[in-house]
Formats: sequence, C-alpha cells, structure tokens
Amino acid sequence: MTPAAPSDGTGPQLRADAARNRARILAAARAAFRERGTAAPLDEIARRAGVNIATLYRRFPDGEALIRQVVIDGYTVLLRAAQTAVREASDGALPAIEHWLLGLVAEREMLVLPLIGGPVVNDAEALAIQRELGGLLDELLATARDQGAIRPDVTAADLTTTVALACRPLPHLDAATGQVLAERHVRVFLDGLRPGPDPISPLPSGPTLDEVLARVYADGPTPTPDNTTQR
Amino acid sequence: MTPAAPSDGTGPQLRADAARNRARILAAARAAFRERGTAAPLDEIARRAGVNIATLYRRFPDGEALIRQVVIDGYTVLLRAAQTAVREASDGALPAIEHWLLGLVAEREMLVLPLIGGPVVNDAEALAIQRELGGLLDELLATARDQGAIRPDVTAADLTTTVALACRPLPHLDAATGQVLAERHVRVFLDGLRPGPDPISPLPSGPTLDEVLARVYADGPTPTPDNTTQR
DNA sequence: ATCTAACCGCAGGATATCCTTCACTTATTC
DNA sequence: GAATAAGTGAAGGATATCCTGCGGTTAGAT
Repeated sequence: MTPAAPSDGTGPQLRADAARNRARILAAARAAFRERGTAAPLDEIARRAGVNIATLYRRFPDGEALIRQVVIDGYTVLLRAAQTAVREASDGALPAIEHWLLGLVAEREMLVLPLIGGPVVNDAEALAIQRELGGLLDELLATARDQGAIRPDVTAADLTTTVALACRPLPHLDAATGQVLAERHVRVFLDGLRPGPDPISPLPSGPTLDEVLARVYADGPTPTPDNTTQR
Repeated sequence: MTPAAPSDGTGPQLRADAARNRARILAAARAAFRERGTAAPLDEIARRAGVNIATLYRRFPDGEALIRQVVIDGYTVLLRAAQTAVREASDGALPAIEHWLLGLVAEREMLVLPLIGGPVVNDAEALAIQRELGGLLDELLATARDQGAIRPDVTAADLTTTVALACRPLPHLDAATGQVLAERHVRVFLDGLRPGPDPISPLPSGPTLDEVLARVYADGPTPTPDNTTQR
C-alpha cells in the first residue's frame, strides 16, 4: 500500500515511475517477508521487484524503514476493515463480523508483520492505529452482544488473536492453498462464535486487548519473532 | 534420536552429561526458533543452553541437523497425541478431539518447525510420520462422524491446519499470554465443530490432507517460510 | 523539447554468522 | 581410581548481507 498517493505524512509526491517502483518494492517485501521472514535479503527483494538495489535504498533509507512501512500498511488494512465492519454492524453484527474476518483472510497477503511479528513495534503511528482498532472492535462486539448475536465471553483480544493466527502464511504451502484452508478454519471459528445453548467449552479468562497491547509495547519478556527466516 | 534414551535409530547411547546437554540444546533451539526463526544464530542457541558452541557442533554436525531434530521431535509429539486421541475416541469422539487439540496447544512449545515451516521437508522420516498422522486423524474423524458428534464437512486437513495455526507463537507476546489466547481461540473453534442445526457458514471445498501433503512435498511453488527471523 | 529526478550497474568496506580445529580440562563410567 | 568420552575456550577463514558511493542512462514533468 502506499503508492504514490499521500498515505502517511511521508512523501512530497513521487514521480510516476518512483511511485510504481515503490509499490513494487513493498509488494516484493511483503512476499519475501512472508516466505523468509524480515531477514530476507534486500537484494532479493529488489530483484523480485524488478528494481535495482540502489533504487530500493533510494526509496527506503535502510531495511528497517522498509519493514516499518510494510507494518504500517498492514495496520491500515486492518483499520479500514474494522471501520467498515462497525458501519455494517447495525444491519446485523454477526454477518458484519463474518464479512470482516473473511475479508481479512482474503487480504492476508497484505497482513504481514503486525501478525507475523517484527522488530518495529515501538512506533507511535502503529500504536495509535492499534488503539483505534481496539476501540472499533469493542464497539463491534458491544453491538453484537446487544443483538444477542454472539456469545458474551468473546473479547476484542479474541478477534485480533484470530486474525493473527488465521492470516499468517501456512508453512510450505502456496498462497492459494493456504488461503482455502485458512478460510475453512475461520468459518468453523465463526460458527463457534454463536451464542449456542450449550457451549462445549466455557472460555478460560484471558487478558483484555489493552493488557495484551501493554505487554507488547512494554517490551514483553519474550524478544519477539517476526515471521520466519528460512535458512 | 533425542535425549539419551533410544528414540530413533540414531545413537549408540550417550553419556549422562552428553544427553543432558543435548536436551538443553534442543530446548534452547526450540525457543530460539520460535522467537527468531531457524536463522537464529547457533552461538546464541549454545549460549542459551549454557553450553559451548563446540559442544553444539559435536552433538549436531551442522545447523541443519539441529533443525531436523527439532522438527522430528515436534512430529513425534503430534503422533503420540493422535494415537491417544484415537484410543479415547470410542468413549466419545468429540471430547477426544477436544482433549487432543487443547493438549497440543498446551504443548505448543514443542511444536516448532512442522508448523512454523522450515527447510527440512524432504525427509523420509518426517514424511512417514505425517502420513501415519493423517491416517489417525481420518480414523478419529470417521469415529466422530459415526457418533454424529461432529459436522460432516470437517476434514483431517482442517484439523492439521488448526494445529498449525493455533500452536504457532503469537508475535511480541510472552509464551504464557500466547498460550491463553490460543486456548481461547481453539475453544471457540471446537464449539464450531459441532453439528449445529443451522451452520452459519457452509465450508467451501478444500484440498484433502493427502493433496496438501503432496503439494508440500512435491516442492510446492512457494519456497516456504519457517518461522521468522528477527532482524 | 528540455531539464532533472529517478534508475541502473557495479564496486567495495564493514559486520555477522557459520563452521572448523586444537590443546586443555572436567565429568562419567567401569 | 583409571580410562576416556565429553566439554571448554579461543582463534580464524569463508561466506553473505548490509549499506554507501559514483558515473552514466532513462523516463517523467513542464
């Protein structure tokens, strides 16, 4: 994401070819990060993008800046999807959640680092987006509960967890196959969201999304993986 | 191969301290791979294991051998769990599946590379285990369907997908928090497995487990990530 | 049509990791 | 308690990646 158009406060307007290449680089980076982790060689990303390595460094000062942009773009996708879901929720919250979750699975190629991990966490912009996202999901869930459309013990943290789990690449599988399997999984999960008369499994208590975010950004004990580095 | 005990056909019996260190190295490798991907520096693994790098290289000829062992150990856990589940299924297949899945989530620290990915795929031993695993899951599902305990459109591929998704580390989170969130997710999924009268989401057709395995081992188009390499 | 931003190809130094090797010390086993 | 497998510490060459810089070429903007 983030073609030539002004998406963040970054650019003073790029020339057409520069914007094109920037988009290509980001797409290549997403693919490479999904396949090989953030340690994917920048040379390879440039090659995949059909661009010279010098061009990559002209666009992004260093590897970290590239990672950061991919992360931000992913968050932006998440944010937009949540906004749409909240808008749709009044006409039926459960279908809205369904639409939201399946839509994210369909867009999973865009969702790389927020889910997969990555070093760029202490980022003000990312944090702001994530907080807003949490608010939207709470709103969505509140609406669903009011409508009696969902089991009451599901939290926003559960929704983000599901996105994080279901939108990651499945190892060794091509994107299409992973997509189908992820969608099937999510559909079963969605069925489990309904306020059944006799839930098999009462959910054990878990942290709220705020608590989760606090642990993440408070430099949690675990260093943090990102995706994967193929050896 | 693994601890001191005879697990596979590998060792001529290790001395006590050697076995201890070997186990420590494998535990450290699992942790490092989960956090940083298979590209985690071997020096770091040795350090975490409280062992000299030379000892690591004495035990494992190279990094790939270490990865391979971690993979095999993970598959072994999967296999044992499936065997237990099949044994329990006659007394109620759905509780058996529940027990199986939650047990794997609890043991997720052991399940590193089969799920996360990793370069060691074309391995006869791993392939054999995976096939056996598929057979056991089919058996489990057949029993569950006979008992009318599960929706009929769920396949063995769905079960392995769920394990693969739910047992991976959640980025930026410590193990305990990730564990809780994964368990909650799995419990909702389990509720979605029941043969409800009105499933929200009919599952779209997907590949069988055999087809999935074939794609994986037939050198699927996508190179394959493993876990993640932190930068 | 012209001007200039952006791209390309390439070379090179810095750093990190891999893996090996060797002499010496420690811990286990019998 | 003696024999020996195993572990330690350290040094070093090989490789890969990061990132920078420069002259020359191409493509977009006005």
